[in-house]
This record gives sequence, structure tokens and C-alpha cells, in this order.
Amino acid sequence: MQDKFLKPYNSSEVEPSIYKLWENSGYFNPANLPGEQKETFTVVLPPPNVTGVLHLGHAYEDSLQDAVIRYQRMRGKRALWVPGTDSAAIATQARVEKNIQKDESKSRHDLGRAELVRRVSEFAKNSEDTILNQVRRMGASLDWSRYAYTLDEKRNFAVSTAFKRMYDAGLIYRGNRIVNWDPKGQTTISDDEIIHEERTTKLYTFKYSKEFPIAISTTRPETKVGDTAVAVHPDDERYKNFIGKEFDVVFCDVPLHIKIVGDDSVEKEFGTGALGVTPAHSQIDWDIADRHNLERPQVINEYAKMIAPGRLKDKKVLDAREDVVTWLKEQGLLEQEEEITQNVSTSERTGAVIEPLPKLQWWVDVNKTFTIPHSEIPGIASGSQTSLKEIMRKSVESGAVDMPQERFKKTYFHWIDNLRDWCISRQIWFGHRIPVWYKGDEIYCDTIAPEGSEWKQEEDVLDTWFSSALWTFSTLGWPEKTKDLETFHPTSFMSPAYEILPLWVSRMILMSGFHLGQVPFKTVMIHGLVRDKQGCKFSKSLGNGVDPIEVIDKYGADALRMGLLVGTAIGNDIKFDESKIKGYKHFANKVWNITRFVLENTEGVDFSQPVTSTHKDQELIKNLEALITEITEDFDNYRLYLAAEKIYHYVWHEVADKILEESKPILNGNNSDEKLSRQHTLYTLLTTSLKLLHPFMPFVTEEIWQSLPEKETDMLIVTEWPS
RNA sequence: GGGCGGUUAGCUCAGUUGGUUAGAGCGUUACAUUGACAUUGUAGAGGUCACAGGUUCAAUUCCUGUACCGCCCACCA
Repeated sequence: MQDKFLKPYNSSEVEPSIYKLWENSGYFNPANLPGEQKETFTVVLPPPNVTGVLHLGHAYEDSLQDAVIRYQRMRGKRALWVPGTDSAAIATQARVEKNIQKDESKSRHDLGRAELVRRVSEFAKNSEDTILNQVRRMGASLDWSRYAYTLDEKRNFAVSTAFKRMYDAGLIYRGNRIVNWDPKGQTTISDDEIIHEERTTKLYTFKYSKEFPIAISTTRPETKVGDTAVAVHPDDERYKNFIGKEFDVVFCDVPLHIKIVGDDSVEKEFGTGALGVTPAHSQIDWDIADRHNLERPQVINEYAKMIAPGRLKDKKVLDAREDVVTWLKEQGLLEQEEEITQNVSTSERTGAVIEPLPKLQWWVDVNKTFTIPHSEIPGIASGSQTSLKEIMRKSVESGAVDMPQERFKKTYFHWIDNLRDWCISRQIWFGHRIPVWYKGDEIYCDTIAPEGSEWKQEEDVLDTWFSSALWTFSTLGWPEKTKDLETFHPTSFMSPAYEILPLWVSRMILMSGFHLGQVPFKTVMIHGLVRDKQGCKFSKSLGNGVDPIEVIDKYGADALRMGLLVGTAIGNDIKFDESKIKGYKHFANKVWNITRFVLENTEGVDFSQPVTSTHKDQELIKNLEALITEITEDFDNYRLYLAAEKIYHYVWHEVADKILEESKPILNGNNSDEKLSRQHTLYTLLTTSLKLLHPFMPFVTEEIWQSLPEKETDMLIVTEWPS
């Protein structure tokens, strides 16, 4: 027995060298795995943002996936786990811009596009090293030879190819539509980047002028200078007779031509039952304008300032609102003013109130039908007519993408039902620049620039989720027909947090379906969020962050992994409790000491010689086999939290507390047959426990494996799973 | 407005198609302990499984409703 077992287990000494041992073995790459593997098992790492450092959410996700990958590898699969990072366009640029503003008092426009992109890229590069080393500290068995970054050359090419193919299929179009404009970030954002905040606000009821027959209610009087109609419900007895009539009024210095229209979308019960239609500054009004062919004058600009003529010109919207109310009071037009609670749309990133504005943007059409050349998705035949929405629906409905948690399936379908076209252009500089060039009215779309200097490339970049959506196959070399793509796609397993279900999961299904006719993954297990002890989300502003690296330094990566996995049913949120982690550090030491006991008491035994087992020992082995069956079943059904708890309980309270205690008299006794039988049994219990424990606690188990006098393989990571 | 989830020991949570006495970790109490274990063991205390109905031989588990927490979605101006 080696002397190191005389001291307590020291994770910080062991972990770095064990990780190096694995990396040097090449076993993270399925090509180097021993034996003959037929079936593949692929996972792509949800790429962490290059802006960030590892947080407990990553730590949990890494633990989960690594346990699954290690289990499958031991099952003899060609296990591949692909690492990567995400440029996170908006988040990263915003972060760097903020730093530059703080340190140099300069804006991005002072620096210019090229310089800003250079600075952001530099920041991203530094950040990348940090987070990747942190992922290594978790013990993640990622194949680093396949590392991908959303902005590297290959992924860039994948993105422009994807764009071009969808453009050619007519699924990407340029259109003037109402967008969510973030006046602070000076960019469009998608519906998913909006947070609805409940606020109290005033609902004003008034008429445009004394002569106007109908009073309207609004929370945004300042927008009314952009009104072109009043909409009422067609069945509303109060207003029915006015439908079709037109009026000229002067509202707050602005001449308006108002048409009364009947529209089903109007609620009779709300306010006065009449809606002032401001087509350019409200989504619902824009749609009404579509139906009734109305003018759409813009009265607010990108800086949330008024551009209407008259007294409101150049004022901020909130100031203008007060001015309009004052004017209404002066004119005696204000009929009512009441407090209501309202959900205000704000930008997730900047916190700014979203200003709906009409803008010329790039969109993905989710409803348009197209001919899919090749499809492996059940219910969608190759060569048939389909739509992106149908791809998303059928992929999950058919079970091709298995979402075992019913509740998330409901959320998913609900989201698809309400899905509208996806705005993919962003007015920032860091990211994938849209591969479209303009020359006058001509538009050219390709992966490379057209000949001739008169062509000007689109300034906008793509929504970061556009590239993330390609992730399962862009990381495997697409659009080239690589061996990797053929071998490892569709991937086997994906485990994202529930908050990312619509943002990412559904869009991966969309992209994979369109470009490959495949689903991106076979099973998607949605997990919960790691929260602090009080149940609050970790956030920088709350200052409640826990650095996983500090936890690892203190208790070891194995302990952190176990602490995050045991007893947390997948899908539920986790309240992080340090004392739980501490418990698993004790457990690592327990395993260490069990090893010491077994090795001390089996010195000199030749385990390759068969022995006759006592009845008691046969029973112990039988019990162990029953446990193996159970744990294997739990693993196959992704019930890791149960598998982990069972092996923990078995090792500590069965092996250590009972079996080892009962063995002492046998080992010290003079029945040599009984003793030899027990020695063999103990050794089997130890080695089997190490195997079962390995997916959860890879470091300590591998370290012990390395010191065993007799073992079937040189490394535990590739040792066959017991049966 | 629509949808989803939670409520089990002092705390954090399991409880895998309904089946003995509802479990674990931490905490707590008593005892033991130069012990494979500086990170140990044994034993114990602690529960109306949120509440009210229903289905069933049997409900923490299935159904209905209520309360309180939490989350997501949404173009009520």
C-alpha cells in the first residue's frame, strides 16, 4: 500500500495531476478509446459566454453532463463531448463599451467599428482562457481537440452559409416592421430579451378635440400625435354608427386625420372601448393599420425623443407626456385620470424601457412553406412542403426529440403557438455581420463579398442566437460533409436550463431541421437554476455570487459535483448549501479510508487466483449486483440524482459501516478460507464502488484506481461499467 | 389575462407507474472512541406529508377545489 493513504485525502494536490493524466491519455477523444465501440454518444457543451466566469449554474450543468458522458464512455460507447464558447454579441460588446466609457470616457463611435471590434475580441480572448480553465477544474471530460468558438473561421462560414441558404429559400427577408427598440443600447432586441416589469401608471381618458365624438384611453398620451385612426369593436352599439367616418383635428399643435375603424381586436370593456391607433409605435396598432390600410407616421425617434412638429418637438417621451396632459387640461379635454398597473417592457440587458419603432430589419419567417429536400423527422417527408414552425412542432411531437418532462413540453408548444417571425438583425458591431451587400436597390447575399468596390455590406450583425442555434452541427464541421457530422449528429443528449428553452432549444431544432433534416439531439433534459440559500437568483447586483473555483479549492471538485447532483430532481431549482458540499468532502475522505483499510488487509493476496466464496460473501456480491442493476437503470433514465444518492449510501452505510466492521473479526481470525474469501470480496466491493462512483466523483476514484495493486485497465475512465 | 411549478423533520431536499413502521444530508441529544477515518461510530428526539372534499380494500402519491409562495408567457391600449 502506498504511504499517501496514511494521510487524509487532499483534493487540491490530486485533481490537477489527474486531469493532466486524462488529457494526456487522449481518452477524451473517442478516436482513442480502447476496444471496439459501435454506438456513439454525443453531447455538445452549451457554450458559456466568453464574457463570463464560471458560476454555479455552469458547475451544475458541467457536473450533470460529465456524469452522463463518463457513464456512457464506461458503457463502451464512442463518447464525445464537444467544448466551445459563445461570443454573446450584445452582452460582450456592452460589457467592453461600459469599460471603455468608464476608463477613457469614450463611446464606441469615438473608436470606430474596426477598433471597437478589435478591443472586444481581445477582451473575449482573455475571458475565454479563464472560463475554459475553470471548466477543466470541474473535471469535464471534453475533447479539446474539437474546441469551437462561435466567431472562429469555421463557425463564421457556417453562419453565413446558413443565412444564405435560408435567404435563398425565401425564409429570411428584409422588412419594415415594428421592432423592440432599446433606446439605451441603441439596438433592436428580440421578444425573448425583454423583461416585463409591473409598474403603476396613469391611464388618461380624453378626446382629441372638443368636436371629436369619441373619447379614448391611453397610458401614452404623447404618442397620440402619431394617431391615424380610432378603432372600436364592430359590434359596439355605442360607436357602431361612426365606423367609416373621418375627422380632422389639431392635437397638441399637430394636425391629425383620424378615421374610425371597426376591428375585432378591440376590447369593449377596456377604457372607453375605443382605441387611438398609433401605427408606428405599437405592435397591436401596426397590425390594425395593416388591416385597414392606414398611414404610419413616426413621431418618436431612436433616442426616445419626439420628432412630431410643434411644442413637443425634441422632447423626451416622458416630458412630452406631461406636456400633453397639461395641454389636455388647459383645453378641458381630459375626462379621467386613473392609476392602473401595467406591464412595461424593458430591456433585459440595459433596463431601458422598450420603444416600439418601425425599422427595416432582417427576419426569419417561421410560417412560410418551403420544400424540404431531405428529412429524417417523423411526420415530415423528404421533398414535402413544410414550415419552420412545423419542423419545431413535429420534432418534439413525434418524440424524435424526447423531452421526458411533460411540463416543459407544454411550455414549448405554448411558445411555438404564439411564435411570430424572428428578428435577427442587431445594430451592434461585435458579432456575425450579415452576409448581404447593397448597391443602390440591388441586394446580394453570399458567403463572400461580391466583386466591385461599389457594393456595401450590411452594417448590422446577427442575433447571437442565430449562431448558437447551429451549434450542434456547426461544431461538427458543417456545412462541409465531415466524418464527424455523419458519425456524431444528431447528438444524444442536451441539458439546458429551462430559461433557455425558447431562446435556444427551439431554435436549435429549427436550424437543424432546416439545414440537415435532422433533430439536433435525441433527448433533452431541462434542468433548474442554482439559487442562493434564500432562493434568490445569483446576480452581480445582489452580490450573492459564489465562485465555484473557491468551493473547489476548499472542498474539491468531486465534492462540489456530488453536492450539486445528489437529491436534486432534474428540472427543479437548487438552493446552494455549502454544508452539503462539505458533507461530500467527508465522503471523498471516507472512500479514501475504505481503500486504505482494504489495501492494508489484503496485502499480498493474489486476486487473479480464483477462490471459493463463503455463502455470506456470495450474498454480499449478490446485493452489490442488485445495486448495479438499479443504478444502471437510473443512469439510463437520466435519474442521476437517485443514482448518486444510492451509491453514496451504499459505500458509506453499507460497505464502511456494516461490511467493513463485520469483516474485522474474519480478517483477524484464523479461518484462512473464510479470510481469503472475504479479502476477495472486499476488493471486488471496492473496485466496483469506484466504478459506480466514477461518473460523479472522477478525481478521487481515478486517483485510487491508479494506486490499486491489481486492476483490469490502466485507467478508470475507460474501465467497463460493471454488470 | 393565459399557462406552469412548489408546499414532506429545525434547515435543504428525495420519495422512480398507489401498498408494511414516510426517508437522506446538515443541525440537534446521549453514549462510545489512540479507532481504516484529525473528516469516526452507535442509539435517540423530531412529521396531521399546506388545507378541504372525492376515487379506492389502501392516497404523500390519482382527481376536484381552496390558500400561500415562486416562475414563465402575452400586442388590454
